[in-house]
Amino acid sequence: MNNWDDVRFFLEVARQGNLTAAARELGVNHSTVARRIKALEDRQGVRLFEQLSSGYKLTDDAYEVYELALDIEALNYRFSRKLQGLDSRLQGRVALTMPHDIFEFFLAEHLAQFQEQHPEIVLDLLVAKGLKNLSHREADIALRLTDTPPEYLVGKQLCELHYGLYQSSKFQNPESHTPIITWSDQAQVPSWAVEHLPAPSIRLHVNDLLAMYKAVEAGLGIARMPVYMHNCYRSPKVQQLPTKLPKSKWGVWLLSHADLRKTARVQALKQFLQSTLEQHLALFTA
Amino acid sequence: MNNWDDVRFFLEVARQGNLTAAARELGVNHSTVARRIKALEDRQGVRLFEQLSSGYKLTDDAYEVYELALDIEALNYRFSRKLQGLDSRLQGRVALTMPHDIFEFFLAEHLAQFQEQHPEIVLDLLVAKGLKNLSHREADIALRLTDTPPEYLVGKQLCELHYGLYQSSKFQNPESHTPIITWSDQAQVPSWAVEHLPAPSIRLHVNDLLAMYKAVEAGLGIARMPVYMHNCYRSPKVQQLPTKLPKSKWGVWLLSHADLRKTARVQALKQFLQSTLEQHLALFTA
DNA sequence: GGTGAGCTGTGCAAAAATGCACAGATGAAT
DNA sequence: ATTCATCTGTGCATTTTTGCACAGCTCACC
Repeated sequence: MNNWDDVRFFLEVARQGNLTAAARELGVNHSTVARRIKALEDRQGVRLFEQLSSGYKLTDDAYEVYELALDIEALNYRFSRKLQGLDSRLQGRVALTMPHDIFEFFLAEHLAQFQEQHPEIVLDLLVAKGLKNLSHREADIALRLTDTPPEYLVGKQLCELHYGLYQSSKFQNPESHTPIITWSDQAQVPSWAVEHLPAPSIRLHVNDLLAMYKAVEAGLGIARMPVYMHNCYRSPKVQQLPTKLPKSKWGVWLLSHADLRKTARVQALKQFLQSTLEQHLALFTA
Repeated sequence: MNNWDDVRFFLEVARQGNLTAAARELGVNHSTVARRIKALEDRQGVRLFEQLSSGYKLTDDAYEVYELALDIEALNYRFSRKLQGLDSRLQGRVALTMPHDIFEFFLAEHLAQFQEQHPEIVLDLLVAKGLKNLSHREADIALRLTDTPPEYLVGKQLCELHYGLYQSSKFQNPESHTPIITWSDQAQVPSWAVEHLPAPSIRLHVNDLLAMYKAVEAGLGIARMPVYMHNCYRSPKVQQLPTKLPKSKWGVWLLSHADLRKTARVQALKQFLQSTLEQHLALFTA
């Protein structure tokens, strides 16, 4: 095998299905990709792609080669992370991902302090809903609200998440139905509504906590939200119902990759996040 | 991760322990190796090697990175083989390994015929005692005398190996002890000698079948050898004793890698070897 | 202490890989 | 049918990588 980097090119073309997109992903010119693929095919005396009008398509035979290339990719990411794990300096780049409401209404102001403490660490923030792919190094540290952290990540629960029911201060006691707001993936009326509200009826689905809060504020209905949202935002137009909800299994989790546990800058940020949350525990559990 | 080929350089330096040897293995100039390692270290901001007077030594921390690199290497070899497996042309290079006596006294003359049939296939013969590392592609096909073929290789037993006891035609019936010749790893007098010879005593250890045969021919003692050796060589100075030895579990095995089963030139050679041995079965079992 | 073998670092020239710009090709939309 | 957008192939200039030759260094051996 002459050049292991060819696997990277092969993989990307196989994945993208055409040279141009692969070249974009690889950060090189498309002609480079074409030439490397051609060289690989020539050297091994094999045709790997069929050139359809739509682009490069894997030969049937080459499919299992592609699967192998995926494994190689995973190991190479691992390699890169392990190298990073050897870095003991408090400088460089750390990629961080978290739900945007946590950042915008709670962490943003505190992260400034971290920047002061470690001026040489460059943060790379990725606010996102889903869990970014930590094994592809889209993120080094993730702050997540979840009840089931993925196994391949090391992490710990920083605190529990308490929930409450919220409504607009101007909310009128309903006559027939109580309008409620739920998450997009909830088709049924959730149990918290059935148990605590008279004749609940879903009026609005949202896929974002801030959107839910704003909807409550605007009087669109009653919603179950983690208490931290209101504790951070404190809109006078929103009030919590006295209802006590049962404890949730969800919590705030701090996740990162095992390979990065030795990296100084990653450790520093993890510790900072942990202590910041501990100092403001009341926001999440009050 | 910028360049997966850097792993290859890192691995070789880690394995060899110095730049020059690594460069030799990689087939490049030593300064290239030095520069690539330096670039990798700089890019990742990590020190991977300590420069002792004796050469480049892995940092303690970097040791598990090295182990990971070994895994990556294995997968890359696999990748290369899989590519080769897609090659359906009866041309190119096939690396072949076998014990040298089999080649020199039996197969050499027949392989000429294969060359005529497939003039575009270049054979790359590696006569060797041990099993060459088929997963590193030192060989694509191995012909081996064994009783336990390694599991990760596909293969089949082409024929059984029958054994006989041989002595020099001029051999004198011993007075007190019968001198015998054994393999180097046999410290004890082997059972075949105890059971069939009066007062056997080891006089010579050898690690090679032809050497054993020549020793017998020269009258150095009695030896147990596969019958094919004498059947091929037919030295008038060597004769087989009438003693019948029990059947051996050993046989002639034809081994190759599963990934290469579709490769036309590998298949062609395997079939040729199989049919050649079948035609001359008597040499091995008579 | 001298000598030689083996290893590493560096400047410069040669070679190889890459980017760029443009041409041709294909298919979708008007 | 025409236009437009998208993708791939190619010649040439540029950049990057590599090899080579030489110098300096360490260690072992005499």
